[in-house]
Amino acid sequence: MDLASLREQQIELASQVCREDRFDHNPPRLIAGADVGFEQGGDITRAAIVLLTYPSLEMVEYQVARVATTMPYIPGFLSFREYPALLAAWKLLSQKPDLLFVDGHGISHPRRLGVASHFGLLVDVPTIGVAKKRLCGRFDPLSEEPGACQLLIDKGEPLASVLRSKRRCNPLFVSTGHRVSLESALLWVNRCLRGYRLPEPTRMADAVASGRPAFTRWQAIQG
DNA sequence: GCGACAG
DNA sequence: ATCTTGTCGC
Repeated sequence: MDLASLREQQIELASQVCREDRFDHNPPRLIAGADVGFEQGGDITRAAIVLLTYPSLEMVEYQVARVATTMPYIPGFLSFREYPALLAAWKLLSQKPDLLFVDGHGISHPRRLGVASHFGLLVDVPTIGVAKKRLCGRFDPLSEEPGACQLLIDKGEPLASVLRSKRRCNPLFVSTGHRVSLESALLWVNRCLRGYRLPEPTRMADAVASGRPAFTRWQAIQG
């Protein structure tokens, strides 16, 4: 599939993204985090989705799916590379979350369809994009204190909050994925912060996907 | 033409 | 993203 047609597809899908709050349960009872990684030099795409209760933020389930990689990484087209593995992990979940944090941008994308929006649309669930780097748009410098926040603006449109989630750390880019307003996206990320740069759902998904200490400790406790 | 460029 | 040692600061 050529980029020109994928581009057309993005524009069509972007028009279907909902930028307002449409939760099945507000506040959410179950919040999920999703992260994608790669194995064997990129031949295998590995997606991890974790389920945490809210507000205690305890992990109650995790699923990992491995699928053959079908596309290279091309800035602006990340979702086509990652969504097949995400969908596979999604299907393994014994229950679906009320809200999902996706690693990557939502509408803060050149055509307003980052992976968080694309995947949210596919499974029709409220999603928030949590990215570690800017893709498009501009923002004013942030002050040093945690909680500092600026709007990311692209072509006159506010698309994300640039949030300093932790002191001496680079900011996060928090955007609407699907069925969540920009204001609520920031609100929910802030409510899921527990002293680390990443909100807990994202942090745990990352830990599961990469076998990090946060996940190893959880496994030891569970038995 | 040049720089920028999620994961 | 992934690979991977040392180093700095809290």
